[in-house]
Amino acid sequence: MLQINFIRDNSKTVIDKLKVKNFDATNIVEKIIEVDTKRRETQKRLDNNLSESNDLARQIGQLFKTGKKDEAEKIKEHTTELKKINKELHHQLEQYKNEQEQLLIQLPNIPHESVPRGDSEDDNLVINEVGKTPKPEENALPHWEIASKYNLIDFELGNKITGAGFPLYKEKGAKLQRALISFFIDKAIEAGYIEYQIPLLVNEASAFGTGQLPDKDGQMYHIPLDNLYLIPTSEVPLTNIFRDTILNEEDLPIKCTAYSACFRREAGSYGKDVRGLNRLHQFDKVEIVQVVKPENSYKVLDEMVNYVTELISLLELPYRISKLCGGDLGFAAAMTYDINVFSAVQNKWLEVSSISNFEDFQANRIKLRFKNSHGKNILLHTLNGSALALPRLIAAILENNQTIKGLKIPRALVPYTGFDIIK
RNA sequence: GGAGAGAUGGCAGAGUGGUCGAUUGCGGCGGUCUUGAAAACCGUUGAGGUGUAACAGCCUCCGGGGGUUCGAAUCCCUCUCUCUCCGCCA
Repeated sequence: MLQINFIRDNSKTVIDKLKVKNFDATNIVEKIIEVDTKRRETQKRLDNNLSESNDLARQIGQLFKTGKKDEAEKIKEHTTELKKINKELHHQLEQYKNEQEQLLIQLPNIPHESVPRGDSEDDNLVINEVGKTPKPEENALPHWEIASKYNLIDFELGNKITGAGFPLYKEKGAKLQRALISFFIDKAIEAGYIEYQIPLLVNEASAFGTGQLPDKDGQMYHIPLDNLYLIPTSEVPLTNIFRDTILNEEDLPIKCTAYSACFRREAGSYGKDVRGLNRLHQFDKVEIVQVVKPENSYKVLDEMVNYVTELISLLELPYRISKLCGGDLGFAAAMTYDINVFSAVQNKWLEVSSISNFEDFQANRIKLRFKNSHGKNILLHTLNGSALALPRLIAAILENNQTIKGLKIPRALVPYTGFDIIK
């Protein structure tokens, strides 16, 4: 959520910058400023009246104590009148506040000035491409066929038990998953992230805090009986750890990580994209989150990108970093880098990580601040990134590493799998 | 699922109608003392809004919402959440 003070003082900038996200904010901003003006006027009037009421109540108290009942009664008449007016003002004020809130949550975050214009994925800026994209052998198989050939993943059984998008991993496939999770968590801890095990269901306030609600309602699985949501990413519980918090400057930066299953309805997805492991309703992911002082957030964003690409290098996969254009940027993000790995047989780049700086957009929603040296409470910046999402990584590993002898396991993973080839 | 208790400032924990934004303790910050530290002692110590060049000032906030009253943390209604015991269960 953008800050009202900022919008008030920079309305033109807000409108201009949101154009990069292909968002026309003209009307909303205009309305916000109108409502804000009314809100403040009403607030002032109410405050003045309340101040007067307080004074009078105190006087009445004194008069009663000294036995001057008649005088007290006279003042009472006036306060009764004030009370009526104040009730009305209070009502109005609440209305303006709600109206303002409703408008504010519709505004996406302002993109960083370096974010390129663009409409879709195709306009993203490829920053760097590392590693050779392998040419598959003639009889090379796509990952879903490899998975079944080596008995690693059973999509059919997943269908039977739950439905499409809920694969069942087994034997060395299951072990490979577990190995990747442990590997990622160990690396994160090594890099200074604190490990958490988080709830997989969150309440409405948490889903709202990180921006899933109201924007992405319908993309989350919802349990109406208890009004809880299955998390689409551990970002939600991890970030909400810090909801309504004022941190000390010396606590920063905060770095945390969690492995979790993630649940996404993926409403509207269909066709080729959902084949095999490409797009699932349930998948595993290790997430990293940082809470940092505003002046450091872009430096930290770069660090996180480097951290993630190092992991991919250790898995010996070719990857590509791209900077999202305005049109592809998420609602809450100011800047995002996507990391894709190359999947040889599908001959496709698969997104395995998305690393974003939200600046103070999330922090403003969840009221996450720190006390600076002057004793002022300042909104912090939040960042998060996948490190990493498993299924597409596994797709790439399976497709890129098939040899006549079997499937080669990346060297860095062998200590975790206990085997270096799947035959 | 049944029965009961509770929700107060960073934490603990008082407060049952009149300067209570709130006693006190701990923690934090500043100071005295000390070569330094600890202890002791003294002082200070929430958030939001409005407003200001910045202060000041004013208003709101004792889980959320509503009500009674000139006046509510304190009384009433309602919602949510937490805890304890019993039942069931990994």
